[in-house]
Amino acid sequence: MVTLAQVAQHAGVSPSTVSYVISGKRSISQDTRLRVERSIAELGYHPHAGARALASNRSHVIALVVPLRTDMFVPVVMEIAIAVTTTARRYAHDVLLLTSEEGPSAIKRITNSGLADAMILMDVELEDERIPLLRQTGTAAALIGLPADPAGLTCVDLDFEATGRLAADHLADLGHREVALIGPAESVYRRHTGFAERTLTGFRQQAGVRGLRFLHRPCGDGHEAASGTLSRIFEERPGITGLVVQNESALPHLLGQLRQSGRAVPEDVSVVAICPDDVALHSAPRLTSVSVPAKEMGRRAVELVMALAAGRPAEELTLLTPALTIRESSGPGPR
Amino acid sequence: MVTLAQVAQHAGVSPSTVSYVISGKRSISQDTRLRVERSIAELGYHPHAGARALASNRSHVIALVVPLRTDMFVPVVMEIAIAVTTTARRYAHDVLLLTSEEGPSAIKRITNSGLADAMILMDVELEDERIPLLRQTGTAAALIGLPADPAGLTCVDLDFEATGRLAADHLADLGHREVALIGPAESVYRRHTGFAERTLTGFRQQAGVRGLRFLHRPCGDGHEAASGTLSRIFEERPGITGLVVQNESALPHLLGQLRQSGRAVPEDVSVVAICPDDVALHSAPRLTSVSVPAKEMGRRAVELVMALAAGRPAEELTLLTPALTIRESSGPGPR
DNA sequence: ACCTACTGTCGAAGCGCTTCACCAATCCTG
DNA sequence: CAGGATTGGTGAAGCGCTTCGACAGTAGGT
Repeated sequence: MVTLAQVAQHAGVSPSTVSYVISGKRSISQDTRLRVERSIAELGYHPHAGARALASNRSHVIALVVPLRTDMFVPVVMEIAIAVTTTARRYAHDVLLLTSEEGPSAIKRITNSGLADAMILMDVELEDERIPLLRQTGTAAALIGLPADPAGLTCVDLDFEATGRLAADHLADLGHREVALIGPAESVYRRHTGFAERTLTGFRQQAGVRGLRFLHRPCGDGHEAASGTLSRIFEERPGITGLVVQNESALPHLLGQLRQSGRAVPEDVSVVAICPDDVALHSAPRLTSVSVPAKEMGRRAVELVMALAAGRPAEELTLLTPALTIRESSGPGPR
Repeated sequence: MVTLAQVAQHAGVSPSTVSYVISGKRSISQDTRLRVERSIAELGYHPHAGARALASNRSHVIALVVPLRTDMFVPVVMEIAIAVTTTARRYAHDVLLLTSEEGPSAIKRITNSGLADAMILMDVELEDERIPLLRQTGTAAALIGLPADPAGLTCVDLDFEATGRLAADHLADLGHREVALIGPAESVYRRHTGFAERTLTGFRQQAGVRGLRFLHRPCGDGHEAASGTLSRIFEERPGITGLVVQNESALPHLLGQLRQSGRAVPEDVSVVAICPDDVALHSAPRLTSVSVPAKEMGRRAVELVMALAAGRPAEELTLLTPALTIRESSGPGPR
């Protein structure tokens, strides 16, 4: 293993100089910097992470807590996780993967052991038991998702209320009068995971403003749940011509079921999905959708948390503005 | 921050004693052990990861390299990742998440910096450029997937050849005579990611043995690709009554298309999927499937890598035996 | 009874790095 | 051109832990 001392010797300078070249915390003459850098490359030197963490009290690691429960759409979780690690690398940081299985104690363990400088939490619940701990330990942390009381925390999320409003507006604009919101599984609402409820709130509000008659139904995963939900909706409200779907895994089943039951999209029913773009693009017809900006959320979370870890202040609430892309699944309403 | 020295003082012993209590590397009297353990709990002590890594040369971290390219089914990747982290925790280890973006240099960086004691690589290609590095540095590593030459490496994978044979056998047993294998996107075959080719090999072999006439077609993601592939298959071979599908994301579209084109499953066409169980269960009809044991793979990889890191020898090749579960999508063939 | 062996504990060295205090040389600035 | 800044470099302390060797004290074998 190559050590800093060896690099120093090879470059003919003192260890501290090498350290300063690497960290950039002091000005170093062009000349010696080059010499040191050449030695580093030549010897293939990489600083020992543990030693560095011990001496500097910073590990250059961000902990990412991913949900175990899979009522968040798994590909979105993965996309965020990947965005987090690639962004972290741009800050010369690595990512430690934790699951919510370990619970709140994981937070204590990580902060106390100095394993990570900062944390990013996904799958935040409205009354998340980890939040008091975060507040009290003053850990540099960003939440992806919104708890009930985000004061003093740093949160990133899509503005789901605006998303709901946007979807309602789009259907209203097209002339639809009766619409339905198909959400995630009921368990998600019961666990108060925020995003589902916020979409509903925004949707309900704007539906009111625009005079839309509307229905809201949760929908489980799988084909059966999807087709059951769908037929019950049309049974109850045969006049429905607009559907907003916030449930990625039900989407293909829902579309298949519509096709099979003889309702053409968009001629008979318009569909607006809340999903990642690639899901919208891989459906038939291609879906008008409000995209879930997973990459952006991951990236922002890292940026915020890096600011916090560096002692800089960070925006408390980052609500990403939703964007609706009109594709082939939505068209003019009745008449 | 609580240090080992503080624990020692609190318990009235020397620091080294505390260390030995924690590591169990020397025998400690019942009496002092209890006293120390109580102090640890009382002070909420967690060893400083960096200091420990520096002194002991072991970081208690496993690096997990996940694919960036998403031609592996994302939920499977995620499930493996989660299985890896939960299993790692049982060995008191944490998991560092890397993406294949950084390429082979990541391996050097991690091993040289002592950030991780071992690595688990997913998305291994037949001629993976990281493998020489692994061999040469002697890194404790496990591969999930099979390279062209696994000699001297530690690999875990589903036995895809057996999987192909199993699927062929099942259809043959049911009396089908003409069948098709619908695989992942063509790009996957071109990149030689092993698993697709191995399934094909096993399927072809057993189809030969059982006298099945068969066709093989890759299939892209999305509805269009799926329905296109399907109609071309039936155009070319109208007599086909059995389908093996190794493409999770095409599955719902394929099934929808079959339904729509008036082919009943399993009355007209039998479908055998190679996919995780929950995908099979969430389809309609529930699919006869060979399950991809993601959890098991993650778990095994950790166990193997922990053995290697501890200097114990490890199985070079772990091929998990596939299991076919008969559900509702496969039935008797023609006649 | 003596020597050996083992058990339980301690002290201290040292892992590889960062950073503080210090120094020498150069640079302005009035 | 004196005096204070500024720049570029060094030496050494010390971060919190593990681990080696030492050392009492007790046990076991003969």
